[in-house]
Amino acid sequence: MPKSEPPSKPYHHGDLRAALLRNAVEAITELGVAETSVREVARRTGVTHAAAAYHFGDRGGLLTAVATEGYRKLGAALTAAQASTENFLEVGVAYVAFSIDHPAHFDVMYQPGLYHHDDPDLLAAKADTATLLYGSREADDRQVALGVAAWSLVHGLATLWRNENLPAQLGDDPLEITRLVAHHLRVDPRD
Amino acid sequence: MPKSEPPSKPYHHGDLRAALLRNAVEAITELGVAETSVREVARRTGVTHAAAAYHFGDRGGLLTAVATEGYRKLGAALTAAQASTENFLEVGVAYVAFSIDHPAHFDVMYQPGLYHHDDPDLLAAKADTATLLYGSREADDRQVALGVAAWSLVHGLATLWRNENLPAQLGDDPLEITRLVAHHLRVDPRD
DNA sequence: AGCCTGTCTTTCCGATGGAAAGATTCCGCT
DNA sequence: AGCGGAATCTTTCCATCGGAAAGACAGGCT
Repeated sequence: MPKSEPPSKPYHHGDLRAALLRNAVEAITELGVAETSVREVARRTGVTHAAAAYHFGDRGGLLTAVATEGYRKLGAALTAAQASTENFLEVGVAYVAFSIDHPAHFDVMYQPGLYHHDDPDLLAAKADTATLLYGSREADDRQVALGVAAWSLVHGLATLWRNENLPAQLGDDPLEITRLVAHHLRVDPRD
Repeated sequence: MPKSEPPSKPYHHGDLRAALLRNAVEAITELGVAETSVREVARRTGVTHAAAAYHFGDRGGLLTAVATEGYRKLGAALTAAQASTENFLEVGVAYVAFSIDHPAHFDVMYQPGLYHHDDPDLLAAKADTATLLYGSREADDRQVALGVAAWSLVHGLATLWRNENLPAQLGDDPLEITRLVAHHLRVDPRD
């Protein structure tokens, strides 16, 4: 018997879908989203652009897959951070770290105009991550507001950093800047 | 004598550059940046796409103009807000208001991959706005960190709102949400 | 063996961004 | 006046892109 490959090797290529996705992320990292074409991704994978269309439908479908993978990776990173420390702040640092470690995913995720924002898988992954970020639906408004404040802060910081909109005065280590800036977050509003 | 038109009507069209810019913003507002082509903008203006190329060089040049105008409008809005209230928080609200009143500008501004991020005019407008946001270069680190915290918070909030990444629990008025969330910003760190 | 579904290629189309060259209008200079 | 050149816009052309449609091909099922 042929020892069954890990997830069972499908048809011709092996796992074209995964390969295309990987090369898409690679291309976006190198060229940026705007400059990354379906054909370029297909070229890197050694296939025709129609092969990509078969697996993802259209360009939006390909980017939807990237965004979905991004939300999953983000969720995993945040979960890991929460598990490794009891410091609330370090989860925010992990968020910024994600934006730097996975710039392609991050860019695509926050440009819904590029993908199918109503894709079921995408929505599920997004919802999971959202729950991680500002607690479950049971939390009271104040708790949610704090979560949103924290998420907004690190998200804004991450995007502004990527766009070089931050003053050089605070140094060049985004993670340190995050710790510095997050200090201004008040965790216990008493009004 | 023909009463001199406002800023003096130049050559053929009148003021093609301004008209193209206006229609570009309009198109982006309606279709999104990704779906807005140079040709579409030219079409709306009643001109060939090459005419747009003459004034802006390429697509990136057109979007550079949009981003530059965006930074100028943002600067004006923030200045006006600072003048009309002594409440620091309301300036942040004005920032979010800008992102809602001028979605096209806002979108383009924070996607440097789409335009010429080293354009002199762009850089100048961006620097002016930056000065408005976290004070002049003379401020001490703590002051700057607070400015960055505040800007990050409202910027993150604005983008997350636009992408529908905020929990519905806090209502549907982004300005009110801003006030609610900004409460969690500590203005006087004493450590 | 023979069909059938899943996978990928070939081919074609309209639209796009950009380059190049031509036409037209205006403006300064004499 | 009018002439020449610069500014403005159009025409034309090309490579590339996203997408649709139909064909080729492989592996599994009966």
